[in-house]
Amino acid sequence: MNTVRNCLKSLIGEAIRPLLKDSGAEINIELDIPKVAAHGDYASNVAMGLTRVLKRNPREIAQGIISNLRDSDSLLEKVEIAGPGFLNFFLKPEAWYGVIRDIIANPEGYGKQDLGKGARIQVEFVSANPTGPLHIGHGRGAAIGDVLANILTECGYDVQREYYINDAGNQMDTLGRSLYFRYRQELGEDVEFPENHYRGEYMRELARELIGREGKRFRNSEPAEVLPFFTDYAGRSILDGIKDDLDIFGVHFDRWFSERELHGVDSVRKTLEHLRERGFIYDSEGAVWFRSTSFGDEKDRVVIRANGASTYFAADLAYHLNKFERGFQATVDVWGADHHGYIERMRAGVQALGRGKDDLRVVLVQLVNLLRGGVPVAMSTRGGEFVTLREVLDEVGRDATRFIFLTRRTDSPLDFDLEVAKAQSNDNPVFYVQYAHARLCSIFEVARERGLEFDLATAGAETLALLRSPQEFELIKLLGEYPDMLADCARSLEPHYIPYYLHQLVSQFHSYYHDNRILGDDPALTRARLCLAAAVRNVTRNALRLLGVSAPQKM
RNA sequence: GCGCCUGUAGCUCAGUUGGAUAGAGCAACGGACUUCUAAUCCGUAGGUCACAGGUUCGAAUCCUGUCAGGCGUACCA
Repeated sequence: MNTVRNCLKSLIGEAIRPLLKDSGAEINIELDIPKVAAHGDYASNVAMGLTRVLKRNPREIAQGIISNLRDSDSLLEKVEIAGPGFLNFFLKPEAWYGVIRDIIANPEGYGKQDLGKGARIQVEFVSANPTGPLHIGHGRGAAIGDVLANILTECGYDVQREYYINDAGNQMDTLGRSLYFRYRQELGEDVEFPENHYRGEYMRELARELIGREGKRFRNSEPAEVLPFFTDYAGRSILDGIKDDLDIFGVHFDRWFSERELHGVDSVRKTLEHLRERGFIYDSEGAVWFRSTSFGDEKDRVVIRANGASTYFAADLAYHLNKFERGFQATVDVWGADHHGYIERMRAGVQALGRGKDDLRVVLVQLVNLLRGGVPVAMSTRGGEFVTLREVLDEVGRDATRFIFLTRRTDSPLDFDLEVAKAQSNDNPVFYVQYAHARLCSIFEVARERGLEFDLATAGAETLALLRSPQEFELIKLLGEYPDMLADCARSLEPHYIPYYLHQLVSQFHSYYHDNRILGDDPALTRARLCLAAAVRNVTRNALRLLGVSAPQKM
């Protein structure tokens, strides 16, 4: 995207090329926005980075870069060399007005860019086993996966969202038995509930629901005959509940991929055969092994156990092969941090299947500590004592919940205090941002009432040139950074820059609003400021949309 | 034992591949509504970036070690 930053970058790049000559070094140009205005609009340390390559002192190199600058678009006011060799760029005011024009010309499209060049990628997330309702940790993964998909789409990738349902294997049998025993208990029988089964209250509810629907007809059946039904029934009901919860949370998948689908077409066996042909499979101690050590894993992994059953990992190999066969160039897997031990073997698997190392990118989401008033809330799925995502949503609300999840780095553990999330509500960051949006809407509402509305696209250079206070430039520059910020999110697969950016943008706007009248006595100035206000509103709205957080017109 | 993540203001957290004087929000204290939304704004205070070494022009950031917390180390899922 043609941001001011990118224009300046290529300008500098052109200036450096002659200096490099035969060295052939590829230089990454970094541009900082300095904290102090005296250091210019942008600052770069390239000259210092080049000292080792060029074996000259940094200030000399900086001077060389300056004299090579061909500022054909006339962006630059002046360039200074400072300190040990920083280049400080001071831009002409006119250089910035294009930002406002871009936003006004294409409000929803501002921020969209072609970083991904249309590459088909998949974001797989949540993928919680259908053995119980989603809890808050799943919620964090859901928010992150969903927003990453939004960001990647915005940055030019062709993204598909997928939920992998682990609906095969013995945990499902355990689930079916759990329901079966609850069913008999709910019918008044005195049967003992087995160890290590799903004893949550939701299983009792499910049993009562089943009785309401099917009556007592399974009571005297042979367990072996009816268990498949119970398993299926429980799995489906719970999955339906998960879908409902995600729907309320604003998370929607393009595809729900069932593990059974893999087994149905014998994919696991075929995948293992494929790997065996490539020499990555061997037999030992009665089991079948995958040679993951060939790719740096610490030990080889069993794919088929001595008892003949395939492991979860074997299914995952087949699943990832399936993803690539469907044409995805890469997959982003969002996992809970408790699965981190799994990354190496999965990476090994992907490479053994003939794919590049980076065709699988794993985003590890650290666990959530749920607190209530500073006191940890115990969480255990099998024990059944936990707060569900649904309950959190009912109590805290979707916007605040999402915003809190998204305001932390993914690999940083998160304390989620229900009381804080609620009680804070008035100075909760999410409301701070939403309030700014509502306030902006209100300005335009009043402008309409006073007949001050006009077609923003008609605002010419002489109008925008009225925006020249330091506060106004600060805002415009920040608006100009929006696409670069999004690109950073996409590259690092970290959504949290967006909430921080939003807070900063909106904070500057609130301050500006306080000090200046948008709708003032001077019609020309009013028009100019309405352009700025519109730009701020659009960017705020776009960013909130990516976060899946609402942008209210009124508060 | 080994591996991964984390340790930054009283609390919750940012700090994008090493950059100039370490940031924000809560909480605390003091101010600002006759105006387009005060769910806002302005100011004050708050730091041994866990600790100790090292690398260099320059380290919260990179390397080594120590300490503390979390997670993982299955022919479980």
